[in-house]
Amino acid sequence: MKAKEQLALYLKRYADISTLEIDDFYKQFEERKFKKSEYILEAGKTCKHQYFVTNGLIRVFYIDNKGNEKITQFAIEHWWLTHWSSYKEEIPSKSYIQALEDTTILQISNSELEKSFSNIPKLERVFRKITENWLIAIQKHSEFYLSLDSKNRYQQFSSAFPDFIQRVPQYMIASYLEITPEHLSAIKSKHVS
Amino acid sequence: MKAKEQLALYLKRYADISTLEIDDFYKQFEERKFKKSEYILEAGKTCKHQYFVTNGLIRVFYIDNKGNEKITQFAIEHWWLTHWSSYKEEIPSKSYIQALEDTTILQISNSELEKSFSNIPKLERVFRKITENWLIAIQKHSEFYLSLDSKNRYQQFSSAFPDFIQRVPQYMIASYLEITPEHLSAIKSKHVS
DNA sequence: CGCGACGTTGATTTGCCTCAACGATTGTGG
DNA sequence: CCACAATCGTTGAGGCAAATCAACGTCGCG
Repeated sequence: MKAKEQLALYLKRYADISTLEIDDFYKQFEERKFKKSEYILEAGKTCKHQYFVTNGLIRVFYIDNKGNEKITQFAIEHWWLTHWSSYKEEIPSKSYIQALEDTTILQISNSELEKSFSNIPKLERVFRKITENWLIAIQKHSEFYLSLDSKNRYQQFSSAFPDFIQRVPQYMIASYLEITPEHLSAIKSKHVS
Repeated sequence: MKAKEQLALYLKRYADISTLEIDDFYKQFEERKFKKSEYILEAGKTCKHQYFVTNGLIRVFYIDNKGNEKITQFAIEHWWLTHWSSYKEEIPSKSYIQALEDTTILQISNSELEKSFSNIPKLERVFRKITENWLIAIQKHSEFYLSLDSKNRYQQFSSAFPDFIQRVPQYMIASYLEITPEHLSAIKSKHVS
């Protein structure tokens, strides 16, 4: 499937948008391709875009004060992604965004996006709803973290996102779940259930 | 200050809205007053509104599987509040929303709010931005939790929100910071710094 | 005044981390 | 195509931060 069709399909979940409007909007995006391990954004730089993943797998992580990588997000095909505080407040990001597989994204800058909102008012509503859903997802995710111990975090995560278990190395899953790789290994060996 | 003026002041931070538009929008809200300890929302019920706090102090919490209250949010005057997943997906909330002081709120339902978006298109943008800022706040908050140990969480929280330290009992602060009340007490006694 | 809500203190326990060593697998250059 | 290094996962010993449990002091309110 072509990138434009993927984007169209995604946006049409939120509102009835004509092919003409999609064409118009799509022109504001830039397609970029990254090889496995390449950085889409490096810490210290400002995140100037929102990204729509058309192909591949991405992680977002920062380096904590002990020097360990902490993964805060993954994203795959048809996921929307940005580093919100860096993007909106135009401040340097403390996080890295990195392709974990060969990856293709569509990116759009804040100013282009705001322009599109003015040109195609319908989009204002679409992105309000996207943002609302994003918020729901993050709030659920926080509750998930707070309420479970490490073993249950792993069990819930692996049944909710079997794709990631397949495609992401175990130590990165561990980092995302706030567990050391050693301890995750121990969790899996006990009670294979 | 009257409730309408407070709301107007809040909304005008996001866009230039006329007094006429504010009047129109304000009619869609309902004012409700709660005594200390009363529930604005109980677990098991669906959260049908977004709330704007004009006076008082509120907490959001749920009961975990060990029977302990876990506080996930506080809100005071001029904060916007809802339980997103319950509100948008119209499913029962697992959380309680409770007034910790005598509290006054303005509430608006999802359908009234969506109607207002159609009547006053400018509001669509205002609420997109409010939602974006909400998202930024939550993402920052998650990073805050992940990167600090209990002592630093307390120190950062108490310097960032001295109001809450004054107005909220210590065991609730502890709950919000994911610390037991006993341990928070120990943190404070050592190294008064 | 008496009771319940709140905070404190100390002893014990525990979930998870740290550190170190060691297989298994992958991939890369000679 | 093999040899070797790097990457990744596993295992175990020891340690630590924070939870649990229990007891007690204090304050404010009905």
